Amino acid sequence: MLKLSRLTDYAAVIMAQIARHPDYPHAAAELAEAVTLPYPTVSKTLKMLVKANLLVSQRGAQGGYLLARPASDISASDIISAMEGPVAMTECSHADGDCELMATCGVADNWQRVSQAIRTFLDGVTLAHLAQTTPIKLPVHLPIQTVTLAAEASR
Amino acid sequence: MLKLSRLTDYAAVIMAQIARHPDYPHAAAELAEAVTLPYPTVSKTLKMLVKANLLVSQRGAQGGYLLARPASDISASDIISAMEGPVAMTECSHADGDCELMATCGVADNWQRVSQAIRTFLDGVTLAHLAQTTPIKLPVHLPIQTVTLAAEASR
DNA sequence: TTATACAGGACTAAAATGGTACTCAATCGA
DNA sequence: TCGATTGAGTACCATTTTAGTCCTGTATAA
Repeated sequence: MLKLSRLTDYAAVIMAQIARHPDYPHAAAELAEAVTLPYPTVSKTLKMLVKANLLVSQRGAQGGYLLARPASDISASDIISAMEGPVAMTECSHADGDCELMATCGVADNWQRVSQAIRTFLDGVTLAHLAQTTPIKLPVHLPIQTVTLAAEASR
Repeated sequence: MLKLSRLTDYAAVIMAQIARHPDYPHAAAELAEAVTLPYPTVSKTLKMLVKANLLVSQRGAQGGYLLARPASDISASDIISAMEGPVAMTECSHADGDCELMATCGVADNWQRVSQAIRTFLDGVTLAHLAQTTPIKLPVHLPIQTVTLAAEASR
């Protein structure tokens, strides 16, 4: 299903929430209430996002979390990577892939191109896009994304 | 990581193997040897692919598995769906999504567009593409795929 | 009729995931 | 300077998912 983990989902929702009010720090408790998720889970998610340098935190009273950079500079890939590690479809599509089937596999190379195309696409989707509230379902204009596998092959 | 399950990987390898020799039935044992995977696992995978109507089987001596249709008519989506269910990134991106956060979520709609774009892309990648052996890493010409999220919004 | 080969399902083991709790450290403000 | 607030870090457990195996039944060809 190419499914995102639940925590990744949470992360996106939380990041979007912060992105809509970017000018003051958001405490974990406040965010938990805003997105109606249990506090410990939200807290854990936030910590992971800080470790991935997508958020910065401020301790102490009136502290909380802020975006580390503008929402338009944070991609869907960034968020997914923060929660699940690098975006990769197959074992062998990342660096240290020591897949024993390489010899008999025969699809590794092509899967990697597919994976790369999706990664490129997700790089182009930003938090700013995701955070857009669409109370009426207007066409959300995300940038037109052209992925050509042939081009990838020339790297 | 948007990772495919291991069985999906196997499925792709096996399907590609059959696609390269489409004119006679392949027994599970034969395929297991060809891809150097344990027989029971290969067998299980094959059964799932039959149930998804991507392969047809022939029982009895000289029996085995054949593609249910030409490799160019079998997409990456088909294979992934066969092994993992529908291609969907989030809980709410498929029909019966009864996500309780819909109200406070605010990203559901946009995630669904992203998910749809990837699905469309994967629909365009066929088994024929995947099965191409590239002993030397020539540019594999997969079709140029243009996914525009704005277009998806107009459904 | 017999050997071959798939069908279907049950079952177990292992791993990933999700969720929680607890202790420590930093910061603000009275 | 002290105490309340709020995040950091880590360890832990429960649950679910996934992978892998095995056994019994059934169709088919020679």
